[in-house]
Amino acid sequence: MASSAPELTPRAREIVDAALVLLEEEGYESLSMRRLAERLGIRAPSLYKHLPDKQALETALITAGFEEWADAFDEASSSAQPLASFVAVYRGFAGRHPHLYRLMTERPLDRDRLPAGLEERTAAPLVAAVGGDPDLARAAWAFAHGMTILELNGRFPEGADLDAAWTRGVEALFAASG
Amino acid sequence: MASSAPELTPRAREIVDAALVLLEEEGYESLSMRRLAERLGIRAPSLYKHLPDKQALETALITAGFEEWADAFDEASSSAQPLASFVAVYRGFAGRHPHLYRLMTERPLDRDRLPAGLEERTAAPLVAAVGGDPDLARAAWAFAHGMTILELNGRFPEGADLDAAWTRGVEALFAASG
DNA sequence: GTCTATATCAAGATAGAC
DNA sequence: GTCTATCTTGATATAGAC
Repeated sequence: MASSAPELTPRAREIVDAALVLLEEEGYESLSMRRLAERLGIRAPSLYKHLPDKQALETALITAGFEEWADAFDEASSSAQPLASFVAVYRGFAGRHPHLYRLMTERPLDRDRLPAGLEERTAAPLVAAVGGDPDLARAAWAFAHGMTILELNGRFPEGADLDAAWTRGVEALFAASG
Repeated sequence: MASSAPELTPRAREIVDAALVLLEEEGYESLSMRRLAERLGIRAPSLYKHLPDKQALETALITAGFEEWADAFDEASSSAQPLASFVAVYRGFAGRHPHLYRLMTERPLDRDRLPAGLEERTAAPLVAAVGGDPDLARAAWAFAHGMTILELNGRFPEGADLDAAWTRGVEALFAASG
């Protein structure tokens, strides 16, 4: 059972907000306690008065990302074409927050540190969008994540028509869910 | 145009072989010049007499992985069910070499350091397996990579039936390629 | 082909003063 | 809430002797 994340003090929230900006502007490699403190105009050791360690900082960032996901996916699921909408929202999030997207997906999810039920709330709209089949939902998630991360990693060739690839995948998965 | 990789001396080959064992046994975080030297019973600076830097080491590992891929995918493409065979080979490779798989896919591909034509040779069998449509081939690759890396990252829930998810995805993509 | 010694850098984190 | 000073660790890489 997932326990809920510890509450953040107002100052801790400011720190996490600054961390998100730092992450998105300079990437994960630049997300160090030193660099973060620098952005805030303080010294690194001061951060530890507000957050216990770096892991807590990352957990807070990941949690914020999941909360945005959950809300956006929920909205997509009430569209006339929920699978296509889900995919559009998914792709859009990664485009706006590429480094947060990586942080959220490139490592094991530490479920005990996420608010209880958040992961399930995030996953539910996609399951609904493919007609309730959890196996097909996992296949669809894999497709969406694969397209997203391969693009972020610069793995598709120069002239590849990624819009077309996204469309072909959605068509195939939609047909399978019909 | 991709230039061919520099030839490796016999001693450099031994070092790369040891690096592959180290990578697979202990993961990328443990793949340091120090740890590698330790495995070989020498000191880290000695490695630099055989390989110019760490990047050359990683390039050699990635190249070896691509060569194994190219051969295995080529074999799969002569199966009666080329898409299913491709996917089985793909999944099997990642299962046997999870850390090499990560190294090969989680960062931009430095095409100038790979042997000329190797990437294309690797990609061709999948394009053929989906009937020649490069967009569908990219969707299929994204699906396969997504399933693979989400599993390696421990992102699917405990009881998830991954065989079923793989099958559902292959069915959908196969139907789209028919 | 390998060694020792070293340069350089940067990371996370703690102690204790103010 | 922030500071200075410091500990500890570990990374890539080079110089030059043997």
